[in-house]
Amino acid sequence: MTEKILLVDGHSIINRAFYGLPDLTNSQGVHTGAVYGFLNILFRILEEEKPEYLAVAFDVHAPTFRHEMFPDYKGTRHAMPEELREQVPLLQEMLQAMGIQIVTLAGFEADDILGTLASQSEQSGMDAVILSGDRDLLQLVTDHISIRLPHTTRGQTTMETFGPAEVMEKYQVTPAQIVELKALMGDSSDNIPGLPGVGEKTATKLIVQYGSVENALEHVEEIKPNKAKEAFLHHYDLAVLSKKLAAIDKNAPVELDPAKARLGNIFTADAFEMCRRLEFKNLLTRFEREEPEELLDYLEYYTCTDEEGEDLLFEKAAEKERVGLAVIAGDGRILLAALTVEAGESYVFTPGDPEKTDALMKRICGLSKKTQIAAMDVKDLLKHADLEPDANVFDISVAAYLLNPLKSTYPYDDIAREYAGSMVLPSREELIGKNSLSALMEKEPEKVEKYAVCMSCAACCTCLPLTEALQEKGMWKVYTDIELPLVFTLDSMEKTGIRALGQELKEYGEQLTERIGELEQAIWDKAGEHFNINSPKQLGQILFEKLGIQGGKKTKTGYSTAADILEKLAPENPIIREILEYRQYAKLKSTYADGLQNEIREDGRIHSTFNQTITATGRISSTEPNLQNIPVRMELGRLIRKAFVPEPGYVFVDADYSQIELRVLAHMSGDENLIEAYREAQDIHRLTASQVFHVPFDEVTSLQRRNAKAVNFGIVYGISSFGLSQDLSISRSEAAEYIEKYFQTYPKIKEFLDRMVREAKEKGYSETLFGRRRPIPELFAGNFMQRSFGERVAMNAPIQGTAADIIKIAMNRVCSRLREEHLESRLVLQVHDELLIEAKEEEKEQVSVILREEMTRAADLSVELEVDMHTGSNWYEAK
DNA sequence: ACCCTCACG
DNA sequence: ACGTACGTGAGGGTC
Repeated sequence: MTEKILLVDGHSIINRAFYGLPDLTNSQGVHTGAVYGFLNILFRILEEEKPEYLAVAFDVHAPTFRHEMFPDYKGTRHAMPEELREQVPLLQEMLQAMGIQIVTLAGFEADDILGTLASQSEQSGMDAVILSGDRDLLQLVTDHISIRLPHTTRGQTTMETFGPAEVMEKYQVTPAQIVELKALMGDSSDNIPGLPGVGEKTATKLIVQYGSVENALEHVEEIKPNKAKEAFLHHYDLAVLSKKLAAIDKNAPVELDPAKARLGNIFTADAFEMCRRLEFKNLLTRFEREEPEELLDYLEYYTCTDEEGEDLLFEKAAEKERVGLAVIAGDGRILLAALTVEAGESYVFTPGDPEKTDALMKRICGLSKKTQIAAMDVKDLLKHADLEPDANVFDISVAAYLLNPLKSTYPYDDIAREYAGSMVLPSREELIGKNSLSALMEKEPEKVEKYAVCMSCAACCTCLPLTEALQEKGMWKVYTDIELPLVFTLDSMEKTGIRALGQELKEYGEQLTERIGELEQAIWDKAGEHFNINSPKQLGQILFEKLGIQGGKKTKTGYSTAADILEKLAPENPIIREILEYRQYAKLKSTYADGLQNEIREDGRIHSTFNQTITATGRISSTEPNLQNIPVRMELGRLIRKAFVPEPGYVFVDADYSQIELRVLAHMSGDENLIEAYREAQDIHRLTASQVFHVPFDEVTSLQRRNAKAVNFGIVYGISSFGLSQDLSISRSEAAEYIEKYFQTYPKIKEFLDRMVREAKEKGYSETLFGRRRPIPELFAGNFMQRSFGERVAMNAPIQGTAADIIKIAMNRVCSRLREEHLESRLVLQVHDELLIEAKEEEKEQVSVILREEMTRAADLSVELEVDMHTGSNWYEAK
């Protein structure tokens, strides 16, 4: 049996672990997530590969021979945020504790160490497996050397295996020729130059054809894309240099010491101690001295049955600073509740009849006057307990969201592992699976009890660490002043809902159906056959194959039939107009006319859910149904808003911020020109056009205004000439000119955007005016597209996020004033820069004043926050 | 489950 | 050369 050595690219794998996993911190505030992730990946591959030898290579922070050859060389590990950097020594200490060999070598990169050791192992008759996240290592692959690349999707890590066949299949060249590819195409993440004008496509073609850079030069006259030929003739030296830079040195001055690399028992006492210190409690189970009993202690609970016991418990709870609470409801009633006074001491209530349920909830509300009540989801709790907005509560999910808004969900087990010293809890999936809670309550109530205890326990134990983390990161004010009050505001909006007229929607839908039928027939006639117009696949085939319309492929799966593509083909092809119209009608019918009818409840109102923990920027989102995307831009769609009406005796008062994001930009950048523009102008886009194109304000053409408007939007999105050119259907160079002129006019905006990117790269996240953070891991990606995306995000997130902060503040204030002034009017919707109030007739004037006041003074910026207001007897009129 | 398309800010 | 504007959610089709 051939022996096997596993060679690990230390920096590359810890990088992967850092960006693929949440940023864990232990109770001492030490960042540990990347170490934890690294160890998990390591254990996984050890189980899969079962090697006899193991060594981990690290880069040392020193210039390498490549820097001597080429001073601009960046190497692969240039950017590393502090939270990651400090984990490297921690990982090395852990590996040492496990008796694993660490190899470093000044003047060389880890790649060279790995290449050298792999090659030596191969010569001594061993198989080598290299674990790395770096595709450059693929050049090392042979029959006895394979590469494993970890790949994380949705939290699940899989490891792709590359042998010679896989490399050939994926890159069409042999492993050894990977270097040739890189010599031609370069590598922007290393700053390896490559040939100008030659990318992956051309490089692959040339290497497949000629085998090597040198041989390609010999046949230079035959080289086809003329650009590549020219590049070869004039910049051949660049390719030669790049090849040297890209080639991994297999003869580095390092030697494999089989005695040191031989894999012994890695679960040593030292490693155990270190896992304990870093609080990797679920890794401890891998050691022989595992303590599963102790680990599950904190889920112990008592069942509260008699009133006496309940009295005692609430007395005890009242003495605590904080308790955890979970309420489980199903079929509209409370099934059970769990209260945790401290880890390992929880109580479960199964109140049964409504009276007892009511009494229990009253007690809980009473408790919240003094003791802090922590719950995974306070808005959900409010659906069952009548807590006042000044109650002492803590929302675990909202806190976890603020600390990392990039996750899609915030399950209690993840939060407990992250913030309660690696507390390990069974997941909802493990306990409940796909059962409904009320069904499981009948069959196996213990499981539901345990589930509730898990949540109350997690809430109880993570409350303080989350508080400290928020304070440490300067987000405590965002949490207490904005997000926590917002929980109550959103709850009230959800409970109120918005009245909608089913009959109106039905009639609207019927009109659409009629027109859809006509269009469908017309399209089929022109196509010469019946087909499903809603199917992009069938539609693409009909248009671009059967009818032979020139348009071309765009998507991965086939032809693009998106509106902006079809729009360009419409002038010559009447069928396209009809398809676009059909699409529009079909959308209105299915999503709005039919979709909204189904959402109207018994009370004649639609109760959307406003989610506070979804977006990366701090905006809220609306689901089931989404009431933040009701049509408005096209008249036909806009008519749907006539079905949204206030109840009799009420009117709608609608208020929206005028260009809030541009005003935020003016303030944050401090650009006097833009600030001044806002002080004078009624029409900012016209003024922008006038200044950018150097024409008098009154002589700005509508085209100039339109262009200026698009640039203003583009700036907010993180401008790129390509994006702007797409939007305006102009050439890229024209778009670049507009941007250039814009920056000349507003120089501080350019400085501001540059600063946002620079600071985000230094810190790893961007920040709003109020301190809300958005991590941007893409900024550190090797891939150009991903990195560019990160840069645009770094420009956009502070602006979009600050605007989101501002309207949230306004919502809270509007809501509390309506309450404090004992008005019956109520906030019903928020659409990012717009608030809609269902106002009692008699309160209309007062409500308008409140809305304007609170929205305007929500933030004190160097430009006014202007608000446009309208009233009406339906949403259409009030807009 | 994933893609495409399209509605909104 | 890379094949994009930023942030969302829903419906229909396809595999």
